[in-house]
Amino acid sequence: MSDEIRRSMPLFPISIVKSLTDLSARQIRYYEEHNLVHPARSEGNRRLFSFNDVDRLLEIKALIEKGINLAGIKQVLSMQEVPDNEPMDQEQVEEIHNDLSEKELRRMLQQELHTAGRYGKSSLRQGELSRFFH
Amino acid sequence: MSDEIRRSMPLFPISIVKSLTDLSARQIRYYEEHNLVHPARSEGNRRLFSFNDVDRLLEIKALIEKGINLAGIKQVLSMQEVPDNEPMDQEQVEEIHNDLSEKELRRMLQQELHTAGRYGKSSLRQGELSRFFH
DNA sequence: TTTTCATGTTAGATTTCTTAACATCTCTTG
DNA sequence: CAAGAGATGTTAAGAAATCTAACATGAAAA
Repeated sequence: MSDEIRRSMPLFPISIVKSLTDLSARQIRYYEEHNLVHPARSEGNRRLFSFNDVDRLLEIKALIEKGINLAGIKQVLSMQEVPDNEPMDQEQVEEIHNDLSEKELRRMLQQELHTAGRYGKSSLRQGELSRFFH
Repeated sequence: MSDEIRRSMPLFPISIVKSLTDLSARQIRYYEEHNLVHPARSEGNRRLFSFNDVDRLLEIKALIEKGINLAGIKQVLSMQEVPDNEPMDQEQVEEIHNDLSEKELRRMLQQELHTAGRYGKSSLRQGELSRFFH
C-alpha cells in the first residue's frame, strides 16, 4: 500500500530511464504520447519517472521485442491493470484467451535480470525493476 | 553483494535529492566539497546520486540537526565505514567511546520514516532511504 | 504503390545544473 | 568586543539536458 506510493514517486529524469531501459528518448516520449506511460512532470515541465513507470517501460520493451505493436501492447497493459476486485465478465475472459493469457504474459515478462558491465548501460527486462532495487 | 551494486548506481539528479533529503543544493555541494559524499557525474558533469549517497546525506542531516559540525560528522561517518574484517586496534576503540558509541549512533539514526503530504517535499530521516524503496 | 507505424534526426526554446564569487550569520577565541 | 572561521544563502554566467515540433526514413499493411 505505502509501497504503491514509493513505487510511484517521480524520481528519474529521462536520461536515467534511457540507460535503465535501453530505450531511446524518442521511443519513451512516443510511448507516452500514445498513453502507454504517464510520467510526472517537474515544475519546469521535465519528465520525471517513477519505479512503476520504468517497470512499465521495461514491459513495453519486452512486448515490442516480441513483435507486438503499440495497439497490442496497449491491450495487454490494460489487461494487467489491477483487477481491483470485480470478477471479470465473460467478454474479458475471452479477450484474454484470444490474445495472450495472463499466465503466458507473466511467463513472458518473468525472466532473469541481467545488468551489462557498465552502469548506464544496463539492459533490464520485464517489469521487475522494483525487485532490482531494495 | 549485488545489493551494493544496486545501491550505488548513480540515479538521481540533485533536484530529486534536494526534495528527498530536504537539504539545499548549496548544502549538498558543500558536503561534497568537504568529502562527506561522492556522487558520480554524468558525461556532462552533472551530479548523479545513488541510494547510498542519499542515505548518507540523510545521515549527515540527522547529525547536523544534532548540532554536530562537519568535522565531527566526518569522524562519525568514517567510523561507520565497513570494518572490513580487521579487528579494531585500541586507539580506534577509544575514539569510538570518546565521541559517540556505535550503539548510540545506531539509535540516533534509527527513527520512524515519515513522508510529508506532497511528493517532492518528503522529509525522510536517518540513513534509511533504501528501506523506503523496495 | 500509397499509407501508416515506429523511430531517427534536427532545430530552437526553456529548464536545470555547474562553478565561482560575494554576502550573511553564528560561533570561537584572543 | 573584534577578528576569524564555519555553514549557508544568493547571484551571475555559462554549459548541459530536456522539451516540443517538424521533417526524414524504413518496414509493414492495405
